[in-house]
Amino acid sequence: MQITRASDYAVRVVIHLAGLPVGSTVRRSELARVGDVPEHFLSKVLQRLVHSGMVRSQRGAGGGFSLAVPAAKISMLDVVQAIEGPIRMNQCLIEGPSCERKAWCPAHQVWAETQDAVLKILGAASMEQLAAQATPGSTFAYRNHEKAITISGVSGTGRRTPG
Amino acid sequence: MQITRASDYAVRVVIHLAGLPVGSTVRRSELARVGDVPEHFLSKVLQRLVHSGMVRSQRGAGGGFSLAVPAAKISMLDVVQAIEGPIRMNQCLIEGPSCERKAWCPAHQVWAETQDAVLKILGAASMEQLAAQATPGSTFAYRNHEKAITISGVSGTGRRTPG
DNA sequence: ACGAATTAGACCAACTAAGTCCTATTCGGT
DNA sequence: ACCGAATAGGACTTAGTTGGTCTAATTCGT
Repeated sequence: MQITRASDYAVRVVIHLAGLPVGSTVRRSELARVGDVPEHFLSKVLQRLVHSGMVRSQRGAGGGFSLAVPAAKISMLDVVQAIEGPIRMNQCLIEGPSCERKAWCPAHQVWAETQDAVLKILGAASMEQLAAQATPGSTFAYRNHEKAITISGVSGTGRRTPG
Repeated sequence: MQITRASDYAVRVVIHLAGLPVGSTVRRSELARVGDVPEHFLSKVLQRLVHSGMVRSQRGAGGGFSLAVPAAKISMLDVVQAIEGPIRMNQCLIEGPSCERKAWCPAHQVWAETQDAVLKILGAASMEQLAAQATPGSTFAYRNHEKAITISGVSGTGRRTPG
């Protein structure tokens, strides 16, 4: 009953991209740094985002990743589902004749209600909106700067901060 | 991002107990049948419910399980958390200084909002209320009866229906 | 006191999540 | 056109969780 690490990372990264001028390309190492994500692990996360079509990748020297879709068109739900597939609160909520109890089981509708709430909230949070919340008051930009100064020699080989 | 099988089973079983006259004791095999749960697996589920204090167990011949608390006092959230521990939508939502981003990360508050919604919906669904929804119109009672008749010789050794 | 009924809990296999490392591709400079 | 550095892509590894089974301990009725 928890979002995977990959989903969390994906959201961070996409928000960062959404806060940049449209068309900006950012390389993996940079995304890993600002998102506080293990760099190699980020490969897998970005791959899925590319496959989903919301992110575009550019290989070679000077390459990197950029949004393939306007930030306003991407919701947190889109990002999570790009990583994890469709969100199902319980096994009985998959489409089709999955659970013969669903017609009468009183718990079924509570599961459904819970799932709907999650979908609604996540679906309403657009990347554009989130990026706007992040940038104004010395947030992403400031943090990046701070990091670039304070962590110069440490190089993040150790265990990352969870969350 | 899905409730575990054990939680689903636990909810089914507690609803069943909640629909019976107070103090009724039901043995594991019976609970497994009406809940459509693998019987041996149900042991572990019931154990946790007993440890949490909401269910009481009685060993030996004529023993079984009964509610230790009024059904109205037990919510679906209580049951789920008895099985899985506290619900955390994301790692950054655990109490204390878990994630240094939480102060400024725009996604954090969306995760929090989502989790609150889940807690609220699950917390509002009481076992008494759910049991009442189940019993009136030939639901649990009917199903049980139906099963007792139609499945007499089959004995549920095969794979159970998911959900 | 004995034995059947029943729960308690250790045990195991399979799957998934998380992370690491190596390989293939691409671009820019020469 | 070619070389080498930079970059994404994806196979591989490890650790932990989930779902399930089996045996041991306990209790009650006779």
